[in-house]
Amino acid sequence: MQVLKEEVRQNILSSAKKLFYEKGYANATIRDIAKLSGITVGNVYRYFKSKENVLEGIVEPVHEKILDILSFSEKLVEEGANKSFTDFRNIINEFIINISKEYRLELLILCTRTRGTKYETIRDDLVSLIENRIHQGLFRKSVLEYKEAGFLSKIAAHAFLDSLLMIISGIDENGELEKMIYILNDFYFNHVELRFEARK
Amino acid sequence: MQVLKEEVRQNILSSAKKLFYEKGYANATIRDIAKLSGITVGNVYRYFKSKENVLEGIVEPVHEKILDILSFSEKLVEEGANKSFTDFRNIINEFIINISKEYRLELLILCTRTRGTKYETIRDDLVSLIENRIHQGLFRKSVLEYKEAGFLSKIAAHAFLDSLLMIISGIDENGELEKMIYILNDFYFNHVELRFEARK
Amino acid sequence: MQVLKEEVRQNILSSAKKLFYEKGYANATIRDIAKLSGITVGNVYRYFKSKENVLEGIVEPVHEKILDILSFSEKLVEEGANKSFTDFRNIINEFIINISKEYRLELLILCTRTRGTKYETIRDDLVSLIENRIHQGLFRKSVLEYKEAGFLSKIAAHAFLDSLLMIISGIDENGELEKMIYILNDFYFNHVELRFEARK
Amino acid sequence: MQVLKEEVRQNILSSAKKLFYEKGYANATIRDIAKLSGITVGNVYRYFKSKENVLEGIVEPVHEKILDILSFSEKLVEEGANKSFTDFRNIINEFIINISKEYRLELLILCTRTRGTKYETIRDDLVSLIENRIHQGLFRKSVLEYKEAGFLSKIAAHAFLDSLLMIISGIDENGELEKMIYILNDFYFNHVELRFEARK
DNA sequence: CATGAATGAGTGTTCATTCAT
DNA sequence: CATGAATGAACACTCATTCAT
Repeated sequence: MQVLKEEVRQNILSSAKKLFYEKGYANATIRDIAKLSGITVGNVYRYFKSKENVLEGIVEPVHEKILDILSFSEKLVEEGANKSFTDFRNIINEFIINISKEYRLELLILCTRTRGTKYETIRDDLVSLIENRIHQGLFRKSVLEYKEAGFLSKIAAHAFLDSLLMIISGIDENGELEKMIYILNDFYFNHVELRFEARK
Repeated sequence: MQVLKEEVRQNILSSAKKLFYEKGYANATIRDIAKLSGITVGNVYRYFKSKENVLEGIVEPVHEKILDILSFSEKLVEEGANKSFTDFRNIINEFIINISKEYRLELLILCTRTRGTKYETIRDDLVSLIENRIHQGLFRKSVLEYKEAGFLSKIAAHAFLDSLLMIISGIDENGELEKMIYILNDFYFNHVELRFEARK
Repeated sequence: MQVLKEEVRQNILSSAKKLFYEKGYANATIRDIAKLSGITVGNVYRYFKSKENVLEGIVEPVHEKILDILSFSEKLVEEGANKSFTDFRNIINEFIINISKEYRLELLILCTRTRGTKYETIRDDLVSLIENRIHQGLFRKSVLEYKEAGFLSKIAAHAFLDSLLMIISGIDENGELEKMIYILNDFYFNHVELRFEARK
Repeated sequence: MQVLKEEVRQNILSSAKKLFYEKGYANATIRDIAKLSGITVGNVYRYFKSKENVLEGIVEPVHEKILDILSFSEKLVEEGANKSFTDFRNIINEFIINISKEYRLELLILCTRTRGTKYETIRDDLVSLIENRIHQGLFRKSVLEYKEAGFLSKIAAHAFLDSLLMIISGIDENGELEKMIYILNDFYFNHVELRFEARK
């Protein structure tokens, strides 16, 4: 009943994905993972050199995609490409939709279940990206003072990202997912200036 | 060097507050807390009978305030008090502002760092409260279909609560805090119907 | 040097049996047991999920036999089976002889070394059983007053059980054991009325 | 609210006596003792240099009495004083009655609650004393073989001592106590030879 | 390749004992 | 004399990791 190497590897990753998502990285044990995979503890270590390495096997692909977004976005900024906020919205929505089609659970684990690992900063990096664009494209035009606009940018970026992750978590049908993401965009970003009119 | 009792107790609470906030309840050890407090492990147990009891010492006061909000809100609903969404906004904002004047870190720990403890449901209870009011008072009037409105209510409630917590986390001057909370309210709840106009 | 699983398990049980017997359950530590077994603390927990579970591994079989005696005896009483005291003596002696052939130390640990565990009542249950039979079958016929007869029943039952346990502890040859148990019975229960004659 | 030294000392001893008797030496903590005495932990150590020293304060007087019995008895044997078994019974009964009048709880603690301390052998010493006299004065005359007689002597001595302790534990009125001890003597030692008649 | 027994450092917790006040 | 805060070694138990087979 020999199993092919790659099959076992995928088996481990699949079990770990389930457990990391349900219990979080810290609370899922190697024993849990081995048991769910139907193999022994020692054998897990033939495929992955540590527990953190199992996590890497799960989130690294989506992690790289996110790093791509981040550096692509930074490049645009450096080039002074004066994309509008709407363009940015479209780009990031498309990215998120594409990523979550391929790596739903992986993205959620990376962004919400990796406290205590080297990945725990990536969520903040994403927040920063969104924050900058919101600040420049959205709140500067509003009646908000500079300081308040900056802070609200950070908060809204954080909230928007969390909301996106909740949607990805709650919906796995692609059409529905896409629709809900656009509703979310409308909720967060339409008529922003108008909302603060009364403050004048 | 002997130190007065209350001083040590506050010292432990202060260290634990810092560590629970930074690492979460589960990942902060009694040894960490003792070390940061400059005392020994055994001595922590002279002041608190268990690790969970240290947590209680930190969050219990704010926990009770939150339970008050929840039962007060439930009572209003039972009485059929037809308060408008704006009224609800005002009530909850006032509560939050008052609570966070006294307990900043405590509230943040209670709502975001207590996974695995008896407090882990409190955040969801608060989200539920907000979610119901948003759903009834806000999204039903919009062009959103019932299903989407319900889901968005949950997401927005979650995001709004997190945003509040971020503000409390980032601002400790009371005037600033209050101002920012009202800006946040404008951002989340003004002209909601208008945002979805284009979907008609 | 790797050892076979069952060998280690038996090794742990054997070490624990020795230590529980010598020091009592509470005073024997898992570290003691591990050390005497030539393994590490953690490895003990591969075989037993708790210290109490090690105790169970030792005494559970004999515990069940004793529960059998107790319920069998209760059934006889309920059925009103008017067995004579001699019949009872024979039944209980046979039970004890059979049990101690298989489980010597286990019985001794169960009855004398389990203070603070869930087994701590079993000895008193056995004493009660013997006490009732002694009282009804033996001392009521004597010249003793009711109160003294009752108290002596309790004392004699306690002493008889301890004496049995001492015999089991001191003899491991089956023929010898059986012979000694019958001598013990003669010592405790023959001519009981006669012993109190002078009190008339 | 200063208390005289000796008063405090007696207070501690009294509390410890209660607790050692109820929970056993190992399970009673210095904190328990201090609390029940209405003083602080540190102050206990002004009167007794260790927990074991508190125990000594309680049981040492009765311990010495018992050592007296033991050496007195040994002297009689060395002198070849051919006291009869009945004489021995009388002597030991008198001793026990006198001791338990003065030191009821102390005797019980010494003989039944000192596992793990330096006193844990004293009970066996007493058993040995009784055992020798029983063997020489009682069972040698019986139809029992030498080996069985010797073993039964040990068992009966053990049982007799335990029974005595149970009586002391259960009765605190002196007349009642004395009466019950004599009943116990009758039960254990009257017509011993007759009990084994049937074995001929 | 795979096994699973074994390790050892770490967890929360208790308690006899010490010592600055 | 008395206090009670502080210590530190010990406890039962867990788990990522290693390694002989």
